[in-house]
Amino acid sequence: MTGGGIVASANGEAKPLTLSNTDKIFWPQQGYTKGDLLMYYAAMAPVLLPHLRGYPLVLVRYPDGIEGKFFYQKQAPDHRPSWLPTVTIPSSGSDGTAGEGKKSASSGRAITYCMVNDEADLLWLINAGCIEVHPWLSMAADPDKPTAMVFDLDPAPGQDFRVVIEVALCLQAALKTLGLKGYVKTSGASGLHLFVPIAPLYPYAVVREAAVVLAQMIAEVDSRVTLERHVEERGQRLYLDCWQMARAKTLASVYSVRPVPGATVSTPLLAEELSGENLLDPRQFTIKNLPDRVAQVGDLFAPVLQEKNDLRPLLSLTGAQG
DNA sequence: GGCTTTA
DNA sequence: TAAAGCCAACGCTCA
DNA sequence: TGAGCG
Repeated sequence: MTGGGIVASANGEAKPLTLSNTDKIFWPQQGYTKGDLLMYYAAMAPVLLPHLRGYPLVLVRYPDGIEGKFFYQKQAPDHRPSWLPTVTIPSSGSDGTAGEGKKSASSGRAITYCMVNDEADLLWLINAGCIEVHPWLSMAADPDKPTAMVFDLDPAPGQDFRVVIEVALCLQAALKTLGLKGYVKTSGASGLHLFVPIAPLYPYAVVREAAVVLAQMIAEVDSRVTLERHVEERGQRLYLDCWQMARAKTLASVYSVRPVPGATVSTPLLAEELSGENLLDPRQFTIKNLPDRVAQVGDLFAPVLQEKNDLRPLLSLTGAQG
């Protein structure tokens, strides 16, 4: 793939897009280029775009590849094309935590976030060196109400991936007793993400606190699991992180590429991949094989777009107000 | 990656 | 003219 | 009050 102008079109609107430096090496060990990254995202656009539409995005940009300097970008750059969709959101509101009477005023300036509706939007971000795409957990239209309850299963360095899988299964079983269904994907790095899709009915703090109660129950019965936020205190335990559920916090999106050797991808898993005999290797899913996998198994995260779990049984269990 | 600011 | 800078920052927990 | 966390 070489550079040059292309014109994508959506709804009859022309979106001129010029790709640059497509031969630049982004993954030195594998020799993968920015062009490979662009081709991956272009191939995945049909399944990826529905998961991104309507969400404010935080970009993690590596313009010189995974071994170069990187930076997070929230504010959409001024030189973006005029056709790129954006949303402007005040950077601080309440996160729904009870403590009224305190600050919670709009302390920060508003931030204009990038969004993506179509392939041209997505590829413009990727061409800018954005390897990871981090959507908010709430939509631009309702930025204080998350659309999923999310658990981030983060193993200690060197911890057996089998433990991560067992904790995910345990969580799923606990959710099932509450009538809830969770969907699991690899983080693309060493852990797993478990998504419980919900309607945007509750503020972040309510969903988070419900998740924490559930997570504490897991940690109580499994000594390999901790909710400890301080790294040293965790020891060799798996960190069950519920803290991404807060306004303006993000997680690598489903099908997002990760800036690690091998160009791994956050990949939804089949039930049998979680429970099967042979141990899953989360590094097996990469920009080179994901399009084929999706052609075979489809978008295993598609239900996340449709299902709205009813949190009320969990909320009543935790004593929260619904 | 691309723009602006500084040396 | 070239190099260097800039591009996040929420809100909580524990000490 | 501030350092650490993701």
